[in-house]
Amino acid sequence: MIFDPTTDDRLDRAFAALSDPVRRGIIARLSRGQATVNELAEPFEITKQAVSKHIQVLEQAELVTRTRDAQRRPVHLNAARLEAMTAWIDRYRLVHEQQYRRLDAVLETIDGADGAATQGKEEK
Amino acid sequence: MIFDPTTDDRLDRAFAALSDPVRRGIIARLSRGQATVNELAEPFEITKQAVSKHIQVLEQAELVTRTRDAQRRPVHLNAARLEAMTAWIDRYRLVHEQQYRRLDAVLETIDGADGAATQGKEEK
DNA sequence: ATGATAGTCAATCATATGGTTGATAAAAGA
DNA sequence: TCTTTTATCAACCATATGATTGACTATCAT
Repeated sequence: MIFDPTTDDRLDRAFAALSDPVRRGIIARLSRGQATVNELAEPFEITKQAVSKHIQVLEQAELVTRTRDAQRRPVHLNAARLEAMTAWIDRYRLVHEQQYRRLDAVLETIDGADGAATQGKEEK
Repeated sequence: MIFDPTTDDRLDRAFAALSDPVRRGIIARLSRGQATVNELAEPFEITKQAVSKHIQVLEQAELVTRTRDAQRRPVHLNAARLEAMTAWIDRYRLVHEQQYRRLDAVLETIDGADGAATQGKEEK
């Protein structure tokens, strides 16, 4: 064990939060500006209570924050957490891409050798 | 209802897949090149069967693919799906950012007004 | 004070998820 | 053939998740 940011509870929650279409819909809506629970619930066919729960999930994932406005509880997007997610993904996308370049380079070096090179399994 | 890519079953699975630290560990490992189930299971304290299930989850999310090599079933990263995830996130990050710029522009137009403008909430 | 508006809390339910153990399949090695 | 290696299948269990209904709290409007 003892990994890198791979073992990060906050990422667990962030990714889990975005695995639901309702919550992604909420995030999409909030990207255009804050909204109340009622406003967020309107496009969906589920109860307001269910949407309220979804918002709590997003809040625990720190993807959104809430303020007060009389009886309203406007919800705001926290873009910093979205950024943390892409940072994680891009990190490994980049490693993978570089790994490919490295393989390409190797194949290019061999070059003149037998054509069987393309099927090769590269060692770690 | 009837949203954009927000209602995409493949995204559901992709985000759900990355919500588990074991599966993120597997992705991290695969970014450095293909690996067998045993190799992938080695760093974790859970059974090989459990890891096998995790790989199936990643496979259904299309984040990895599998080939054959005798009794081995090497697992490979599918970076295209990672890219689809960042594409979704970045789309709304961008909208949100532009929304901010728009707000900034408005505040700048008002300008001469009270200096309270700077109190707006800055991210990260 | 009364009532409407906005939202949460609590109990409940069905299904999904992550893990286990034990049995089995498939290919390689002897 | 018999054994080892690699991996999956099957049954099972505990907990988490998404949704519902009904009751409740808090704030605003008259």
